[in-house]
Amino acid sequence: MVFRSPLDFFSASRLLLPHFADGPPVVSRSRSPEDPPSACPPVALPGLCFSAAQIASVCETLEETGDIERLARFLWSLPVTSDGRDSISEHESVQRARAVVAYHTGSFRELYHILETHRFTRASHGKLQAMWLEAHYREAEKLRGRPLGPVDKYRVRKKFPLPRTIWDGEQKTHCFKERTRGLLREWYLQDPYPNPGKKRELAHATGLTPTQVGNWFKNRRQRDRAAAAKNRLQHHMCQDGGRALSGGECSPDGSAERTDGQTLLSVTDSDSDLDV
DNA sequence: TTGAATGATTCATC
DNA sequence: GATGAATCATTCAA
Repeated sequence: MVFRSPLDFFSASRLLLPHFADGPPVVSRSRSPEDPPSACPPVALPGLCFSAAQIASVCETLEETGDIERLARFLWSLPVTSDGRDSISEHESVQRARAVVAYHTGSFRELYHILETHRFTRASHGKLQAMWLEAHYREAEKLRGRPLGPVDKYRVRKKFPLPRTIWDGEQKTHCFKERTRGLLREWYLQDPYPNPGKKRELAHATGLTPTQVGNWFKNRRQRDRAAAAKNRLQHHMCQDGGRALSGGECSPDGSAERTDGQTLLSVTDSDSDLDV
């Protein structure tokens, strides 16, 4: 039988080697650290040897198929060196596979160690970041004995920031820059319903996408309407029940005041004219 | 821990 | 496809 790749061998090994399917093979694990490093490390079966690239390929394939159990057994079958720094262990696909197995088996300490001590390429970042966060979420949930809410997860993320090995350091901005928001406000005052051409123009001026500009205008209109409605409600309450109120939620003109002194319609003072 | 601000998303309507 | 309404998710200040 000819194995063109370790995967061929691995698939066949399920038929040929019953022990392989039942548990980690001991043949390669039992190698002594004093053994001379082999240029072509044997994998599972003495006499067969595959390159690090081939082994990485198997890891990738098994990871893609989602067969974590087989992936774990395959990793177990790999030879080990005393310091773990060999061409196989150093391969990103192997490290990622080890991380995946650690995650699925709940070995979070091991997962964190792998992620913190190996630099991964950008292509792996998404998956590894998700595992890092999910593992910390699960630990926090277990600790608190209840499911985490969005704010709880935020706290966990703050407490355990992503290691730079799986993160390029780019900050995702939650709020637009002050200059951007100023421009948006200016344009909104002129026209709260910009046409697609204007949206593109504004997107170009602010560095946002047209969708973001559209979202901003939509949110702004919605929130101004809500503020105007609240304003009207308070105005009526002042007129109807205001006589009974001694102190003042209501300003002389009936408009609601925010604690910072701004009126609720701070963006568009004439907003109620637009919306009513 | 909570409330508020804000950007994004979903869904129904036109 | 654009819009409004409702809601979600993230972030921060108190």
